[in-house]
Amino acid sequence: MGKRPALAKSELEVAQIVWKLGRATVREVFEAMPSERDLNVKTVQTYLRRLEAKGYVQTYREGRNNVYTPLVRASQVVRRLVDDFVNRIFGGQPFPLVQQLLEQRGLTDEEIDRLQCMLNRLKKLS
Amino acid sequence: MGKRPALAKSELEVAQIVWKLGRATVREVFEAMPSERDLNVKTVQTYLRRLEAKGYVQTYREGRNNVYTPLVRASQVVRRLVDDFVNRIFGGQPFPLVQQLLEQRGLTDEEIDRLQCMLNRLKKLS
DNA sequence: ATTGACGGCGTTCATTTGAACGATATAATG
DNA sequence: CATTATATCGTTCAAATGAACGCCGTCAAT
Repeated sequence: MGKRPALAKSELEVAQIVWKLGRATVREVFEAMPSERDLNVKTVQTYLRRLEAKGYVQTYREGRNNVYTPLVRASQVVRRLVDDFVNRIFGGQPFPLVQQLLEQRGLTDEEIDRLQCMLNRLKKLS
Repeated sequence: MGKRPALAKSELEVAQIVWKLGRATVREVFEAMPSERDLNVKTVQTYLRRLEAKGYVQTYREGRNNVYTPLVRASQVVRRLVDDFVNRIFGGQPFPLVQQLLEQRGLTDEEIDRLQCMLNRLKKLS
């Protein structure tokens, strides 16, 4: 395991829809794509095939259709992506990224509260 | 402005060194690269040329050498990258990413304190 | 002046990615 | 059954990316 080739951007986009739907045909994925992202259904098909080739999804026949289902959990892939991002952009240090996210992007008051709880808990642990 | 083509991974790697050194020749960049990343100096040169073509660095002659200097601030590029990442992976929501970073990666106690300060300040602002 | 080292420029080349077509198979409809 | 629609598979194709060569010029040491 682990040795799956990385996902290209468009592939990830499509994979995210498969994760969301749980199981889907090409057409279903196609229809679930954001409308501003205006791809041909054949293109979506191509990306699904590539996802399968890379081992991220599985396909089985249902009548004349292919149905795709995830082979890897989203959280797992996302974790890898975050890891890689932090390593590449922030030299492996999560702190500066967190800092930037807090400053730059808006968090609701509720989210701020939840983060404070998390931080308190983290501090107690150490 | 603004419409610079995106940086490829290897290009970013090289750009980071230019930012760190402030100004550097091909060889200097080459020598400043992490040793485990074992690239040919000619390759580094290629990436620097591409960085120039994309408008991220500038070059001027110094004797027989080219000296490269940044044309864009690192913080600016990093901001864009973070933005794009949050959009693509987390649907534009910074919170889940922050959450993941707090859980998964180690923060020192001091960093936790600083984050708590930031959060307090943010809450007061709203 | 000759040689050799290094530097730059133009090029090359394979792979990956983004995007889609056309032919064939198959299912649904009249 | 004939027609039409749709799905799949194999292919294609251009641009981007990762990685490096080779030629040619110049500067420094012999």
